[in-house]
Amino acid sequence: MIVSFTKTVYIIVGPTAVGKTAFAIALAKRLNASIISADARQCYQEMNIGVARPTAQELAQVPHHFIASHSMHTAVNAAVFEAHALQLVDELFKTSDAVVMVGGTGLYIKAFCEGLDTIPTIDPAIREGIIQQYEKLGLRWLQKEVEVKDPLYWEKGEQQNPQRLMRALEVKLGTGDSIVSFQQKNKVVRPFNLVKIGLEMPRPELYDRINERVLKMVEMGLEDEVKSLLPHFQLNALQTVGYSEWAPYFKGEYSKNRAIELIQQNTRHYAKRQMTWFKKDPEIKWYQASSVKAAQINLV
RNA sequence: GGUCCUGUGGCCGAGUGGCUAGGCAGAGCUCUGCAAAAGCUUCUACAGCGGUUCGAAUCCGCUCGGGACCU
Repeated sequence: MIVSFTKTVYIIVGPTAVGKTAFAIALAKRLNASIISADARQCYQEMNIGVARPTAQELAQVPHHFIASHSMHTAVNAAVFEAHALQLVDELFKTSDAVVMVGGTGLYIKAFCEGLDTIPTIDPAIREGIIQQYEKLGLRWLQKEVEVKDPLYWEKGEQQNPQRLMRALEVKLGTGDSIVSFQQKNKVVRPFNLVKIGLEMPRPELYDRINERVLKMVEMGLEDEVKSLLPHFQLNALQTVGYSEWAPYFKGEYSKNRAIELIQQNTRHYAKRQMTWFKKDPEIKWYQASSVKAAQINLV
């Protein structure tokens, strides 16, 4: 890319368990930079083991942001992240020319790099109402609602995807306009450089690492962490691989081994989706995670 | 030695003569306010050989594998 600003955000992406954390810390040290995590789960202070948050020793090596920074009772989403990260970057650039961003949440990174279209804030009560009705009346009802109330979205949108349908409906009900009319998809140009670095690894190796990491999480006491969060299981933050799999085990519906297997499997699925997402981005420069060192890579 | 049951894709599992089972895993994909979320698409079968039949995963015979029981 053409370097046209004096300030640069280096963004490290890749599937879960590929080794992003260590790489980002090494790079941040080299650049004398701080790290902004771009992870939709590690930002919750109540969640630790199951989201593979960096260790205390790791966090102590470089200033970190957006890690354990929010309560899981807060609504965090891509727009919140975008605003928060932009503000952080602004602040950090006062004392450094570089910032390192690292994380696996593709949508958050996209929002940060390209911006989100402005859509008016929707009264949470509207979403609540939609969710309640959806749970009571089902997908057919939701589809009919969207088809009738927002035919524009219905034509183009994913008709089988409840989340998208509910989002379309809440925007329509909240603003009177179709969500489609807000989605201009204009890419914002940020006043700093964006350098995207992808870490990859042969899939069998990655899957082995995932399986091992899950076992390690269990050894570290994941079960107790989850148990302590059980009263809050209805929260979105806890609809997460590594957490939701425990509920049926606690109810005696399957064994602990089964729960562990499912966590491993779902983490593999997650990694696969991340790879699909990041592969599409032509701006990412890819490196083999097992052989690359942060000290070696060419930063321009 | 004899009698009976049984053998479907990596796994589970339906199908008793003609029409796609399905689920899981695996793979591919979608993606602007829940994204570690949600959704979509999809490959590998009918143990083997022979027979009956216009047509067999489905009926018959033999072989091989698994199981149960009898002496």
